[in-house]
Amino acid sequence: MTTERYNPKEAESRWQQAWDQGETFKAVRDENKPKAYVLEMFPYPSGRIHMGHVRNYAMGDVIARTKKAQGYAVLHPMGWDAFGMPAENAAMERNVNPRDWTYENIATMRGQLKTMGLAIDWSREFATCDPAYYKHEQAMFLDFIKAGIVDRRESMVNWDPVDNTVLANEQVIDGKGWRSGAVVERKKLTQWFLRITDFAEDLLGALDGLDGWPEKVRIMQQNWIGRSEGARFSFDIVGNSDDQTGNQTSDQKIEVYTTRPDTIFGASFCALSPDHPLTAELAETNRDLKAFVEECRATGTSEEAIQRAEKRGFDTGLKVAHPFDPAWELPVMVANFVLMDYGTGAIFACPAHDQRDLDFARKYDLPVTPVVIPEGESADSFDVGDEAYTGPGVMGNSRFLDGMTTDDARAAVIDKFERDNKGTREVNFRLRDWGVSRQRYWGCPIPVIHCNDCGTVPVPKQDLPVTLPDDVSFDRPGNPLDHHPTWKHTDCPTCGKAAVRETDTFDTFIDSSWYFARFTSPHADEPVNAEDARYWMPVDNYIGGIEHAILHLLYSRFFCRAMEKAGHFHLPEPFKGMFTQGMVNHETYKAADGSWVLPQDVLTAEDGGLSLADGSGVTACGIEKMSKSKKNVVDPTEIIDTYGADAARLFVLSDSPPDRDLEWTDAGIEGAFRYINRLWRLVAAPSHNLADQDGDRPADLSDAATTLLKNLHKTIDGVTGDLNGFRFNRGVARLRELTNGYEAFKEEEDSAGLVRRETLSALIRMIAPMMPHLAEEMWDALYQGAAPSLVSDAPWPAVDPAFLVDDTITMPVQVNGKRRDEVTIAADADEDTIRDAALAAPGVAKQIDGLTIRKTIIVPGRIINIVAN
RNA sequence: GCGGGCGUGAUGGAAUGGUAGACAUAACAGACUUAAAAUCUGUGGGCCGUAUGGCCGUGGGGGUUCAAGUCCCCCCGCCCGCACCA
Repeated sequence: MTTERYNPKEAESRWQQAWDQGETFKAVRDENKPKAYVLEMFPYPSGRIHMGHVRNYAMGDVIARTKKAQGYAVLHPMGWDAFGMPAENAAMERNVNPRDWTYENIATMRGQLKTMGLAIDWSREFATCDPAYYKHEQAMFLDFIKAGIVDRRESMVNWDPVDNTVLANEQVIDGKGWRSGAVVERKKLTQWFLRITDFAEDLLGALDGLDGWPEKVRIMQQNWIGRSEGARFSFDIVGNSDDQTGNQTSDQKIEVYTTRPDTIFGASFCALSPDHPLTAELAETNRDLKAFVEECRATGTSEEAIQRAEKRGFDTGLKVAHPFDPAWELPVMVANFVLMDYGTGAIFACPAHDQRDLDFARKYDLPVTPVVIPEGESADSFDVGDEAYTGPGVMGNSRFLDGMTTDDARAAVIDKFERDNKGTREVNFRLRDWGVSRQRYWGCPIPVIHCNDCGTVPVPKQDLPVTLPDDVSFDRPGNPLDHHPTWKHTDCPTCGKAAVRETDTFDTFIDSSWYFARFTSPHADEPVNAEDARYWMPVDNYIGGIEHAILHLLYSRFFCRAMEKAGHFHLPEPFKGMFTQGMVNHETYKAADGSWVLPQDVLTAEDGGLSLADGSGVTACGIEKMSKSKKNVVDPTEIIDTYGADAARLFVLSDSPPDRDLEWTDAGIEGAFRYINRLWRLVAAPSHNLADQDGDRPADLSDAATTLLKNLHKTIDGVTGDLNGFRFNRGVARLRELTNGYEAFKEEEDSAGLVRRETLSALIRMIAPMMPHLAEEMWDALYQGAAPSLVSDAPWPAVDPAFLVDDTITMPVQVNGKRRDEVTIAADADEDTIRDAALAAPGVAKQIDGLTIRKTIIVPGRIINIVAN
């Protein structure tokens, strides 16, 4: 034994080696054990790990280690989400090869993660940019084509005319490309799509069964899928054959979708999307309309831009007839707020009951007729002013609907449409098909070949993978695959003639939509080995940031369904349990000139004033998410170097509830480090040699020993629940309470050593998921080097129920709801005894003197309340 | 606009409708020390009181209940997501 201060640096690397050599965390299928698949969202290899990673992986590690101790076969793997734009940006900025850059980053970050001492089966590691991985992704895509899950079609995209690439919505800032600054255009492009909307109903319905997910995430997905019930029907175009107006069109009618068929008699006009085919047709002969459409497209597609855009329209001059009254003509407008890719791209507007329609109608002086009359109003006098009425009511001004409720009217209109063969009931989803083409180099090549004669031909499976060329240059804009001298030129697999490869690559969200399944059989010759998947899937605890609540999780859910449909494996849902962790924040400061200042450079004067070393003033700017630009990042490597991995892990686990944001503080990490040393002293102190304190507990324990053992077993009971329930901060608090109790135990009688030994042994096993290195070191010290196993292989401590119950309990006594005293009484005392004791308590007696007792409430084991007046 | 969450000491945070503030951080006082660090002990919501104790107190207002931080209604503030989806 030693009284030296704990040396995390030396101890941590020693135990990490021991785990490595013993293959302690190798995941092994064992049909005799329950399984636990613990997964944190795998990282993008950006270069270095950050505190968010530390928090994420520390949480997963606690779960993985706890489950292992509790007898589960545990799968806890790690890999790399390695395709993506930053590698190309690095290539452009620093003239490095994206592949080299990526694998160098992976090497660095793997090294950093290993210093955290995570219980990971590293033999399963892979990167999504490994051809051995994306080979299977390509094969699956071919299976998806066969299964009818893939489409190739035109769609509107955000196009950056300088970088010659499609931009995602989030890459469009104020209508400009985030990189080039060029005004983004809306452009039609032929793209590959995965038909996720085919699964919309199921993806929505199955959310109900995901009770291991945060409610928030389920609601977000529900809103994202956005199911709506309504009607699709047509307006006939009036005077279509009359070419005096110059409005002759090839279509005879305009098809619209609405969720409010009940408001059909409040119709004021129809509106087409600027991208509607009919709009395009009319624009050919109408220069003003053409100019209007172009203006709309220039507005950009970012949500913000669209929202700020004022409602604007263009009267086409075309008229349509009301479906229930051929004599009633309505104007056809083109309106910038009508979306082409929702419903039919055309609407009928009822301004009285839709705010957008109302804004538009007021601007262009179109009629506003209320047809839904709220309670207490009359059809003649009800006026909507500038605020549309969207609530329920009774129909008015609506001919055969008059007097019906909105719900009845809705059904009546659809029924009539269906009887008259004019329209149908229809369910629509806000969810769009998933466009997966990206005009980028650093992604998985889409395995198809374009042949002039045969069209689009899949690459034969035996020719997979289609790998990326290494010799690429980024000195001109656009996709390097497209201007590579040889790569895209190949022969058609069908006819043998010269053909070209698809030069688009997959959206990187595809890579992350099935990696969790690949982890179950990372070396298999097929995407996923069915037996392994059956055993390990679904992921029991999936942990990551809320920012992936929609896309990644929805795509992964879709992929499982698509893989099943394509004949891969049966798995309804990929993630049984889901946990979203909070961010890591840190204080920020600005200098007098407005530039950000490193927090460690800020000096605090005695009067609380802030300054830099040169005396210039500094302003505190609040607690913000760690980011390089705000200069408030804390490097995990430095922290681990100084305090050790265990202290870093303990701090990120103990300082805040895991789903809330964590504020990084120097005081906090120092406090964690102090606790680690305090724990170490429990075994390092020479006063108690516990190595040979083995054997049965004596029957007659002292009061102090009983108190300690009660503390211990209640702690085991509580901590077990806390860790499984992601209440890490509460679990740590309990362990500190137990530590306090242990230190307060001063007895020296014979049995004290046994009690100490029992307590410490359990305490060490309970801290092990959070502070694994320290736990191994303490375990080793407790057994003086002769431990029967690593603590990482030791079983979770068992609760002795005998110590969970108390013989006597202390209950507070309230008088009229206010605590006045407490009574200590036998746990099994009957109500009369409890009542008598409560009334006799001095603090109570004083209060009820002279009052009449009206009622006594006794909650067994909890509280006594005496109602008196 | 729609949806969700949060609001508790100086600070992070505890609290199946049942003793509000566990556990920690900062601070203060004391012990040890030549001194400091480390460590240990104590104080630690506000007000009144030497004290036993009393009153008030979980963003504000109302309600349900023997009992409300917790449940219900209204309001205020902050945070997050979605956002012209007809």
